Amino acid sequence: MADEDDAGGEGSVTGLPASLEMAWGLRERPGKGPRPTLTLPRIVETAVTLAAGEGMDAVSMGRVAKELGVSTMSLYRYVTAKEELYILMSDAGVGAPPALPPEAEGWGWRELVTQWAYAQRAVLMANSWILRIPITGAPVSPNQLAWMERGLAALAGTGLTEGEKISTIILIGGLVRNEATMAADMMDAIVKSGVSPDQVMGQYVRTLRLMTGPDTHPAVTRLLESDAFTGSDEPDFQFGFGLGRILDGLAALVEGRQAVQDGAEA
Amino acid sequence: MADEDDAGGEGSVTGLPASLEMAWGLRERPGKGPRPTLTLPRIVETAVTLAAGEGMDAVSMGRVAKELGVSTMSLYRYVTAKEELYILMSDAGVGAPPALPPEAEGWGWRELVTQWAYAQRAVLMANSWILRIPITGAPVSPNQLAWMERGLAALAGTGLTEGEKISTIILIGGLVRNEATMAADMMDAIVKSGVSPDQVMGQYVRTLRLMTGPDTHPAVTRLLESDAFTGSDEPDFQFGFGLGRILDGLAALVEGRQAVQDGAEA
DNA sequence: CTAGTTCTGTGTATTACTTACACAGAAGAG
DNA sequence: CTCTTCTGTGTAAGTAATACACAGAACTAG
Repeated sequence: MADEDDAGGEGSVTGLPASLEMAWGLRERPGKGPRPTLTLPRIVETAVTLAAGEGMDAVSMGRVAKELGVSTMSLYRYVTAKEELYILMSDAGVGAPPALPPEAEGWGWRELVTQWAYAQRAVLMANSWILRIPITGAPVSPNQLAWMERGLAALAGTGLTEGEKISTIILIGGLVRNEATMAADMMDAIVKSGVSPDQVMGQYVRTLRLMTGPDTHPAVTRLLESDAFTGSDEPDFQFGFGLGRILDGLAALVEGRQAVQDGAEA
Repeated sequence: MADEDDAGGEGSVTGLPASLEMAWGLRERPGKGPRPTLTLPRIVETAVTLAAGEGMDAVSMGRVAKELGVSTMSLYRYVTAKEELYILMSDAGVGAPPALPPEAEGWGWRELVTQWAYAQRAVLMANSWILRIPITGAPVSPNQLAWMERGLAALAGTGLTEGEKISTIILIGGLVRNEATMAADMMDAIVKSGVSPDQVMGQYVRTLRLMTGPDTHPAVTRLLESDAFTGSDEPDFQFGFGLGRILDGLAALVEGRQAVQDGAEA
């Protein structure tokens, strides 16, 4: 009586949309009808190029189709909805995680996780259009899962439970995305207004000063009086600080358990 | 030569849109023209009710206007763009931070920050439509700033620099939002598919199993073989774990400096 | 009191976007 | 050779944001 949550269409075993099964390399092209003019990768690549060049706002089904020289509706032979295209674009945009450097052989979990976080951040900041695609659900695409694999692998030596590991990955992944999004928002504001980063921050501080005061907002006032908003390396500081705290907290947990275990063994 | 980033319209000193200056209580109603039929609070309240009842997708300018019994365009007399309405809705949705309980008098920073984070989370989960409004820029509305004030105040006793404090607030605020969003996404999936939370998780695990394996995804495989995805208190665990790690990391920093200072004084 | 100013609500129209649907024709299967 | 299946496409429906100009309301200066 359950109404058949058949999101995967006909030949689906995974429950995923056909386009995603395609991305995973499952599902052959049926030899029947006319040769397709397009391929899913070509559509995605076109959409990605458009997003990189003109921003996510430029990515509409009609525009992508025009770029490919086909009609809008033809895209719906490859993708059942625009959101599906978004997922494929995200996956292509993040790409596969880069190979670890040779010296990573001797790294501990902290170095591995740090590298993972910075690598992810670099990708998102180099392709900031990805950040304009809202996250809809749990990761199911190949590259997203490859990054997840890498993150979990980095935590292998920690002795954390699996639940703690995935929580950590989500925690740090969220940090990376949040901070990259803030940086991208700021970049947008700079481009849109045509002024320097310092001027954007200055305007914000000036605005806040007008609305806050020592009586109503003592802590904010202290913040505004400090030099916290001067210096354009602020996004980097914020990210490094956040990651540092998380890793410190993780280290405390890991080392604490290590000590307990060592004590029990002795 | 700077092209007058005059986002605030005529009488603006703050640089904010008129509707936001209204929300701050600046700017009087000009006594000239006909009496307005609407008020900004009434518009926002209507939009919020709509969002709470039917979700953010139901909130369009046309629909809000219909709900109020006016024409679509009349709303543009109060708000210059839909995004402005969104900001006001968010502000109304989060509301003012609740009063601290009396026993908070004796609390340390950790309790204060914990309370702050959980309170914010509760508000977001009770009004999850807020999570569907993308964040566009730095907070400028009254309640958003009140929450920020509270967060910064909670860190007053830590000895952190102002830059570290705001980084911490952003870090934890991001965690709260991320985790609440994931919980809301899951809730949506449950409602949409009509099955139980466990079944949704089960379907996800089953899907991943089909696409991963010990050779390509050893760490993910270990995760899937564990019981990390069973048990529906998982969102709560994840949030608590993340917050715990961050606070532990913060404590290490704070106490480390305390120790250094004590040493210097001795 | 009157004229002028300013502001309100509204109708109309433009532009853009997603997607349902049905049809013509291509390519392989039997 | 016929049938099935699949492709690209045109058309059209439905929704949405918002620019623009107009009619009329309420206040203000004289």
